[in-house]
Amino acid sequence: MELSAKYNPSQVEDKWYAYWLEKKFFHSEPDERQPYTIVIPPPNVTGILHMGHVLNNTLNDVLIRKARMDGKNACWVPGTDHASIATENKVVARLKTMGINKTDITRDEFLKYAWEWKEEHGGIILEQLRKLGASCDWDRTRFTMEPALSDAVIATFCYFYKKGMIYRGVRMVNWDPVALTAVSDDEVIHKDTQSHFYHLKYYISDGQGNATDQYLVIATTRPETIMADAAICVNPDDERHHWLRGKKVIIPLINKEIPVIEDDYVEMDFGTGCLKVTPAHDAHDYEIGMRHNLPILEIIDDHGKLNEKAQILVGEDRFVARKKIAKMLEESGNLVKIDDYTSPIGYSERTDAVIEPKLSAQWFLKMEDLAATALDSVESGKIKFIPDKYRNTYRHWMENAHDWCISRQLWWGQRIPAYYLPDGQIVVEETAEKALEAAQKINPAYTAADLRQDEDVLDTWFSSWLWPISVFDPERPGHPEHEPNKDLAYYYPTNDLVTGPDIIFFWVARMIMAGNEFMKDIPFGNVYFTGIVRDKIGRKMSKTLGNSPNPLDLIEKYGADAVRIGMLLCSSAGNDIFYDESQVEQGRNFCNKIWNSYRLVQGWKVDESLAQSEVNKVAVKWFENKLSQTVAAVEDHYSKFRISDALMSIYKIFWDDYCSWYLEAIKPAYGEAIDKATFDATNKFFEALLKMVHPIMPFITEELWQSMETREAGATIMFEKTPSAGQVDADYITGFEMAQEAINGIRGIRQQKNISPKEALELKIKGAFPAEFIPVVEKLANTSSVETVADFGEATGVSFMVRTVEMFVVLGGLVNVEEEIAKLEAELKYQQDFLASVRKKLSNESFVAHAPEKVVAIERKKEADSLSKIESYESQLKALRK
RNA sequence: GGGAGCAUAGCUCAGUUGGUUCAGAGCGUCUGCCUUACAAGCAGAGGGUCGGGGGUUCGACUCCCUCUGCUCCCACCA
Repeated sequence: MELSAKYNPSQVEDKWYAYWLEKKFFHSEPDERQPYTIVIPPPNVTGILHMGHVLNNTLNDVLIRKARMDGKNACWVPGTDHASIATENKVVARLKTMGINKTDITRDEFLKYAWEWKEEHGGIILEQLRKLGASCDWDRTRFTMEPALSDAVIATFCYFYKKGMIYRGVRMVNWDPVALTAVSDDEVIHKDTQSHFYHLKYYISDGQGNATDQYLVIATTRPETIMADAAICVNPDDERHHWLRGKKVIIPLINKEIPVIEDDYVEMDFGTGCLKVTPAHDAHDYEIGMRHNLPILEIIDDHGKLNEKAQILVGEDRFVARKKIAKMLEESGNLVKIDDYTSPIGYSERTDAVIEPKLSAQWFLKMEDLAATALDSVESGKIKFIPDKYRNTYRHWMENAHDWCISRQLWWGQRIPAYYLPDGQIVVEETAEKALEAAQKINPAYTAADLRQDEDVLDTWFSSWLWPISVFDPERPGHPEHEPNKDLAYYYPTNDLVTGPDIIFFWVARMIMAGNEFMKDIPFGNVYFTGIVRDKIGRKMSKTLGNSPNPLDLIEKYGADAVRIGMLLCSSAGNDIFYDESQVEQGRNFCNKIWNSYRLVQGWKVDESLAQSEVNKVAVKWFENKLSQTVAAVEDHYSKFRISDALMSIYKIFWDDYCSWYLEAIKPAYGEAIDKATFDATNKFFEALLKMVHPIMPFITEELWQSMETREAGATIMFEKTPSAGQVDADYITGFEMAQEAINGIRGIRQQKNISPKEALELKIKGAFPAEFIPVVEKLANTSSVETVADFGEATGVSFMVRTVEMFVVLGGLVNVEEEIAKLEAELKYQQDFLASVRKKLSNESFVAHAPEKVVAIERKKEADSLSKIESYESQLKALRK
């Protein structure tokens, strides 16, 4: 078969992926083998593939393919996440383009549109993952909102409710005025934001509600909330403000009288030491309000606009109102000054809207016990984090975990199974029928019509945290009495989780909680945290910056294997990835190198009658050893999740050792044949290399493995065993290295003296050069003769050292004696200095007394080697100066 | 404000309990080659006083202190 000079991935990838699918190679069923399980971090159902996914899923695929070749029953469960806020936003946006407002349609109608959207757009990302080569068990694809998994979520809610761990309460929550829902603390991002510090005069009341001449000054960043002030608060120890005790003050513009109170919360040296207390619109003020029984007046509505209770500026957006009220206060003489001020402001992770602290009734899950157990899972080492540093982050969060606000004011998601009865009681049951039964136990007269289900849905993470359990057996969460089914019993706990550190609390921690609660066991053994993919100048990839390439375009252009390499090359665990297309090019080049190395060997003619040459014998034996050595190194790297190091080891043995050294050493002269023994060994090596590369580059390796010889029907490299490391003869490798150094030395001289590689050179060796490797030198350095001598005699040439062996290339008139002398003198000087430093060390009694014998012996060896080199340089100099 | 981490070649990073001629790798750069597997290639070369300072030690890229510069996480000073 004639092969093109370049590897063409597009012809190869779809073919083999279809083959793998058709043969169900990715599918796993429980059997007697050891399981190796990964659950995919479910991407948003409406998401499209970005570089972060590429990184994550490449790593996952490398691990799963490696495990498969190690003989484990590898199962990678794919799926998607319903992502309630993100998806609902998209559906709302789409409805808008259709001229429909969410508020104008019913919940059921909305959900119909949402499911339509999901059917159209959902799962696109899973299709895209196939292009990357992801070997997911597609038969097991799950969706967090599919009926069985939704049931699991509902059951979980009921379980915790009945355990007394879920409660409903009015709390100050983080309100997203764009998404119109509460979000959890973790979904709020604090960003330093430029704003202003408004200093306002509040006049003291005369007791009849009239302002006196006296006033105090408060400092606030939110003047638009003054109408909701319930008090002015000062620190009880602040003597400056003692005169205010028992006084009342008048809120500007609306002339409302409020008391002055005292609370330790107020910092004396911040602002003016007087704090306006607005219990409805600030979390701390709410706490103060609770302590002092202050009335709560809400003047901002769900959309972030002032309502009629504000009395003024009704209907204005909070930020517009801020500017307008500042002007009004200025006109009324209440504005003292405005300072520039930068302070951390909370933004919604999803919509980037400024979070409005808002009182509302929400559902909460108690975290204390769950967090304590989950902390122990990691502290005890049962779960390992890679890199380890994230344990600190994890511990800190777990020790300070707040109760989890699990309700969301959305429609897309699992609806909270709480039913309100006319008498105000609440029943929580998995179904409406059961709820009715429960209600009738309270009052037999109740009918279904009397039950009003809670309008809210559950936080998406409240379903994601069950993922490692629910993908296998959705009946288990919330039902401890339900025996795990066969899948769950076999695949749980999963082995490794690959994810980003940004969701360590959202997801990782909570999966650990759910695992401990429902399985009494951890959900995974190792968590590998990837970095964030950034562009080459360190910016996060984002749509708005337009610096994120479309992975599918890259795959199209360079091939999936190249894209995978490109991601892995720069990805040590936990470090951010600085992506640059040149890395993908490097991956493509590597594919091409592999391809061409195959093309070379495949074109050779084999002559069975030919005896194996010495060079070939040496090369084969050396590469056997080198391969074993590398296999061991690669295994070690994998065991430590050092994937990019594993890749680099493989890359180097393929490119440098196999292509540049081994193949060059055994390559027959043009038109000549190769002996059978070497040819067979070469194919064996190549196959072993393909297997090593396969987890990283699945497509090209399958293509070449299939091309090497006629395989049985249904064969695949996917299930071939990972090469195992044999004994390594380190001395043999060292001997070959000396040959390499000799060859490099001669090539260097050729380069310097501008001598063509075609011109054979005469080489003399003085010292203990291992004779076995001389044929390699002869072939690769192109020597006409190699002679081991006692001294170099009268010949002129250039010498160099290979360790302690002197090499001498005869060059005749090409030598510039002055130059050589200068070079040798420099080397001699260096060596003398080196010897001096070694001797200084050795004459240090303290060193000889304290350092381990081994270290001292090494120093003595250095001394001896150095002496021998000096001697050699001196004799060469002497010869040259003659 | 609290906590964590990082700083090694032009770039991205290794350097595993302090000790081999240990200062490395890949990429990039420079030089010479279109040598019949591959110019997406081959062969060679240069490049860092391991962020600054101090300390411990026979010995420090490695351990301690400090300074500087960056990054991330957490956080209710209005």
